[in-house]
Amino acid sequence: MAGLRERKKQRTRRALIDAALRLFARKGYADTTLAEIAAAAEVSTRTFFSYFNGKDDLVFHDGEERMERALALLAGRRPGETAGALLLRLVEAGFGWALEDEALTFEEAELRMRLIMEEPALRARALLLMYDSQLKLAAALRQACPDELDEVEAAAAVGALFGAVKLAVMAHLGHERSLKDLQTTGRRAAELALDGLRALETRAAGRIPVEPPGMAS
Amino acid sequence: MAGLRERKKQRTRRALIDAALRLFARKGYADTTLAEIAAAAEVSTRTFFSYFNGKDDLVFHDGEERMERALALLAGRRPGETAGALLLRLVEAGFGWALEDEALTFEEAELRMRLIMEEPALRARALLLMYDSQLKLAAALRQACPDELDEVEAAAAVGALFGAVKLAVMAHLGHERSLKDLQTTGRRAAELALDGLRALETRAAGRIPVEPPGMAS
DNA sequence: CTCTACCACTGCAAAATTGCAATGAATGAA
DNA sequence: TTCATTCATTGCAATTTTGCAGTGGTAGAG
Repeated sequence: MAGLRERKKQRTRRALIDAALRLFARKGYADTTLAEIAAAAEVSTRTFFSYFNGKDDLVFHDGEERMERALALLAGRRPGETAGALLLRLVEAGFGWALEDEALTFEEAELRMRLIMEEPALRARALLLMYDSQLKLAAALRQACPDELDEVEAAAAVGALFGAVKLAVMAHLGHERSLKDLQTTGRRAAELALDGLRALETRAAGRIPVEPPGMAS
Repeated sequence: MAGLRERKKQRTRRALIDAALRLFARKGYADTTLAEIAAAAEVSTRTFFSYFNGKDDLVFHDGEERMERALALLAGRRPGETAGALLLRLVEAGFGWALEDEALTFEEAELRMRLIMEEPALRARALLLMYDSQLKLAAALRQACPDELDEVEAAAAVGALFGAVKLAVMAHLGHERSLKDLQTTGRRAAELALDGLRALETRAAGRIPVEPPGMAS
């Protein structure tokens, strides 16, 4: 069932991605022109846009798979599992997937991070993708827990959880850390969102005399 | 101290904004070309880019003021005020500013909403602006409460709070609601983030028999 | 007033993006 | 095999964006 057309398309798609990532790594994102990428993949620049929405999409070519896995996880809610527990399970699974994938394509993950940090256009694209993802996740969560959540609560829950992880991780990307540290940061942020911001008071009260966990400088 | 140069610049800036918003309202965002906007403001298209970073910036021309007010509020933390209380005060103040401004420029606020909904490019820009704002707010929060929060917690707190409000509000913008309803939605989302996602369980438990608050359909 | 440094404005060129329309290869039915 | 349909590919033109360099007016010192 793998028609010639389909195979050729996939080959061209991969050629575009590979050529682009190689060029990005060597010359940087801004200094790589679409003409170069298209030439390296043996297609016209116009054709490029029937494969990707723009130069930035090349960097996020693997977005769909993760989303599907996440939606599947939410749909597979265990009986009696609360929304909070379900979301926590999603976050943990997400960290697992990150290590998984990035073990296979570690260089690519690192390249992506570097590019996102230095190119505002890529940052904007990443944020838009995350936003769309969160809308879908919120809808899925609502589907999974119709009795426990209304639409506002589902959206707020997803937004709070991912907003916390996103900002905490991004804020620390500027500090050059290992993936392990990043994971710890993300987990702490998720915990904070689950416990609620009001819990900060009590949490801080018991900590003042001792070490601020995870500080570097 | 208002040199002729400066006055002329401000006049041109306003001319660009006014012309653009008028054209956007009449012909839509995508169908309005930069050439038209520049012509209406009596400058070259090249000059436009010394006033704004792009067509999308015209829609968000008033972003700085709000940010400054927010940062000032955080800097003016009251003695003994917890981080949670401070953030809550920020959210409430934000809603107040929204009504304030949007009373003066109500049509503009509505236009902006409409444009953001229909143009992905504007959505991306809005998200990037919010992201940058949140980074600044997190830094300011950390400055305001050095004893209560470390960097990760500050970022996570800001991310959770604004992430919740953002996603809840945006999710409901598709449903054509009044500003009043939107405010209620935002407030509920903020409350949820403050209480924490785990609190959803108890919250839901006490609600199942009665009305789901704020539902429409 | 004059001179000089600065700065807003502009055109030009390259690159990114997108709609339109034509072409030709791949596919499936007869 | 043959024919009609589908669709990937392409060129072209318009638009958005950005760096470079030249022009002319503005501001401040003398």
